[in-house]
Amino acid sequence: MNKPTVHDIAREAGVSLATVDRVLNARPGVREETIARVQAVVDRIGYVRDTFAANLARQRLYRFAFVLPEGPGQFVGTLAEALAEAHASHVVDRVALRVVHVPTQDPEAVVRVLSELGEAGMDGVALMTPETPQVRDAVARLKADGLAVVAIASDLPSSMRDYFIGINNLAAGRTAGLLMGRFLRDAGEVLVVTNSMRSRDSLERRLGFDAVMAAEFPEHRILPSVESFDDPGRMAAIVREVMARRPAIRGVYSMGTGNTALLGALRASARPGDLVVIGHELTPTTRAALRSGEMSAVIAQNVGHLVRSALRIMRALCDQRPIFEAQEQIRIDLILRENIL
Amino acid sequence: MNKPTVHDIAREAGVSLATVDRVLNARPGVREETIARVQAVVDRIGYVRDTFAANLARQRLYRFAFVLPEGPGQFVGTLAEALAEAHASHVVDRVALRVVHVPTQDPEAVVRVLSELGEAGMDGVALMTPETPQVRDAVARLKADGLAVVAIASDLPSSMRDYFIGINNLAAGRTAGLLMGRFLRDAGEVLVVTNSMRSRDSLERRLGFDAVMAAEFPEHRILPSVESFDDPGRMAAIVREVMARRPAIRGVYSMGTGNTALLGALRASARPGDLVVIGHELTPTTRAALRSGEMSAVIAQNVGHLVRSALRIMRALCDQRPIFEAQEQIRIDLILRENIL
DNA sequence: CGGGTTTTGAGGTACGCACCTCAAAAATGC
DNA sequence: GCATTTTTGAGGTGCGTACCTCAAAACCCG
Repeated sequence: MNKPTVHDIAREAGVSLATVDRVLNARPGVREETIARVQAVVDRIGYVRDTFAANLARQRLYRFAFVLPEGPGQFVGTLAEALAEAHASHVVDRVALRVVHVPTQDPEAVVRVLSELGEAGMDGVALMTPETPQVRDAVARLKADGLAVVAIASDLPSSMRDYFIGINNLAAGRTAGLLMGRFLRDAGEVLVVTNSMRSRDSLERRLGFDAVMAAEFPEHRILPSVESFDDPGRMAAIVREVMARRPAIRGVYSMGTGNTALLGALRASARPGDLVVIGHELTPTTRAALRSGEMSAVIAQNVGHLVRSALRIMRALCDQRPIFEAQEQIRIDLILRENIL
Repeated sequence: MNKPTVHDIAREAGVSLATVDRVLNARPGVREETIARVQAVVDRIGYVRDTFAANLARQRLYRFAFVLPEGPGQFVGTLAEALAEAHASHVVDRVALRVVHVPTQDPEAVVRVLSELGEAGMDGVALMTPETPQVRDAVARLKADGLAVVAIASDLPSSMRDYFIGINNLAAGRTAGLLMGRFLRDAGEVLVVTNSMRSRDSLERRLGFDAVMAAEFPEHRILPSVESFDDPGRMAAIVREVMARRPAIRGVYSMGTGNTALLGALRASARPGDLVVIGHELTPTTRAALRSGEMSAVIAQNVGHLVRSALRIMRALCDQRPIFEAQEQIRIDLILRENIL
């Protein structure tokens, strides 16, 4: 038996192709009773729309935009690369991509970009921005206009977005805690740094990290989070100062970006040889640091998967198709020197 | 400007649609000169085949078979599940799947199955079997018949298969070594067990493990590999005996399957509370052991990715399309209690 | 130059679906 | 029962490609 087509439905249900079409595409002018009959046949024979043919026929072009933070962040850079690659290699077809960089610290600018996108007739938007009231409203407007809105890497409140694509940051923080605890040899202090505690991912990571450290490795003292506010100079200065003042520091957990500045400062400090440094995201910097032994572990999310998942999910949302959750789960990748790839 | 189509190529190149078609699909009967001209236009206007339309038109049905070891192995079970799931959810369309279980210890039986598949008109075969001379010949015959042949999880010599889908087992062993070294507190002995050293994956893992342990953690003594030969009873007996005889054992590295028996034996032994147990593959058993703390880490490969990758690659091979390597890289997943998912 | 071979053109059909039109049939209101 | 509205049927076209046939044109060789 071959794959059932609309013709099979029509025959089995004793209706015409036109009626089947009306039902399948939710066009008006069909009696409830008939709709039910057709639906029953669809379910019975297991008809599934041939997306190839459907997309071909309806000349569908998906217009998606990615809104990413601007600035020199390496993670965003790898993300943009992955996007370009996925696009160029036709992993996804019939997609018109637009990548917009916004100054995330300026909510008004973000809002401006988002409304522009809404008016530009986009079908979906993937965004990686901190949550602010202004952004919240802009996103609500996009959703009201029927756009698919997904959050990548850092979650937005669930009321705002259709889907979150990224790792569970609480679990990521817990993993960091577990690794830190097992890697540390002697009791001591652990420094925690991030670029900003305002972004949801850092918050959640800290929560998970603290929970595991407190419950299982209470012999270590976890210091309050140090914030760099996206300023490498500030990061370097603070780290250098803290390292000098606190000789008991045995571990460093870097929850956000800014690892280049952090590592530079550590290198300049009289750091103990067995300092355990754990950070996030695989970038040229962290990759090199793993190789050299300056970092012990990196907790990452595969940006390629992130991007492809975002594209698949936006398409599914546009087509009102169900999302195949298992494929979209983004794993918490644990990278040590030996499995960098 | 819209997406260029074959018509655009024909017009620009001053040839007919038929000729464009011949060039694009590598059909014979076109002069070198004309081929070059058409290709030039293709490159210039950036034509890319519309896969929707192409698949629709060529009514392609890919017939793929997965040859997996039979028996109660949990890893194979999760693989089969992932296969069923990928198939059911139309992640891949136009694919007729066939899963065959073979007694891998009987090369003749494997050969029989493989020749059957060759005659059944398959387009591709993915196999997870140990390498034996008989299998080698059978695979060569399949390839001669034009089938795509890929190895999953455990590699075959490159002369035999078109592609290997799985993790780099040498790197996996190194990762295990690194983790083992960092997790162990006091110097002691490390027990290494597997179901069979005849399969290439165990061999490679042992190599990597030893290299890292010797180079970086020489204070520990790595014992020779213990083999269970796929017999849970044997595994349990040996482990119980070794554990009783060698109180200095502080770590266990399980390179293959048979973790259920291993863990059972460890439970029955007077194992030290801080025994570091590292194994492979995420199964119900290892998952539970991670949760309970009986295992410290699991090195895994995402079976979902494995399966989808195998399907994509077999399709690409059948279509003589290039393989998008970056997407097909199977990461070495490091699973601790906190990132099980 | 003729006869043969190779290369090219023109055109068609099919794939499964979306979307359209127009007329026929059925249900509904009065 | 008749007029009106709603529902249905029959049919067509197009999406971009694959694949086929047959004839015409271009090329080659001696």
